[in-house]
Amino acid sequence: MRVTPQRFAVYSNLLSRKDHPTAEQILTSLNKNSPTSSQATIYSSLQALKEVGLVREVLLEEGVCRYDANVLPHHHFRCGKCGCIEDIAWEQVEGISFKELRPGLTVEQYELTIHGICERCQ
Amino acid sequence: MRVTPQRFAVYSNLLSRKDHPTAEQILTSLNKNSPTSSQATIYSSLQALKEVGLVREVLLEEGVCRYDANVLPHHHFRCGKCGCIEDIAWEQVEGISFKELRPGLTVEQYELTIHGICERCQ
DNA sequence: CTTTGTGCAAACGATTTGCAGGATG
DNA sequence: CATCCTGCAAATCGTTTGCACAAAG
Repeated sequence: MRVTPQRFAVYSNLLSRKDHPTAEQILTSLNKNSPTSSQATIYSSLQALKEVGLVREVLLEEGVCRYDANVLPHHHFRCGKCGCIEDIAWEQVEGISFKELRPGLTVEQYELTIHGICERCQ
Repeated sequence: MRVTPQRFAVYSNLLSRKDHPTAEQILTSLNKNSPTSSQATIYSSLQALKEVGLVREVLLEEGVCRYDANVLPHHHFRCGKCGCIEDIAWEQVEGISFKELRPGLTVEQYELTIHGICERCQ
């Protein structure tokens, strides 16, 4: 993958925030001060970064796709009120083990989605 | 909620299948023989059924929203090749427990998403 | 000079909405 | 007769695509 200013900007923006932004949030964040990238470029940069394995998609909400530069396995917490998303470290959840998963199913990866209410929304 | 033929049809269609169909799949399935409902009605029926708690949304794929008439807690398996989805019974996964989840976060519900390959795609 | 990336605008697909009947209570 | 539901078409939103040009190897 060629490292272009736009791709670099998208990736470092993702690295600098922990809120799993949508493509559009990244776009407005990058163009806040000076226009750096166009919408189509954000999408294609995200695609490229995803293919290279630097970024992953997070699907926790209807309609939008969020992005995450943390590609290490981890779980997600999502507040049902404000919709905020928080990472839950892998070690914070005790050993999950599958018994009698139908033979024939090969597990590659798994993660927990925790729905609840965050402190601010209590 | 008023029980109308359209809502009944959507719900029983969902009950009769285990593949977590999209709104569009439900629409084409219902209108296969005779036209029973329009697109907008499917969406509003699903909305109504969701609010009443008879149906839940399943977000496992980019772009589309799938629906499930099984509202009991359970996990999901998704095949990365064919995209098929399979329910994993709650008891098939051994006791998950959270240690030291940030105080302030109230957990209401959680579920596991297992990514892998199904038998047909091996 | 060939390949790859960018920007713009148009296209697309899933979902929602506005509105005019219809059916229900 | 007031409310809720349906169907149609148009609108909206997130994402993708086609194309011309610029940049990189």
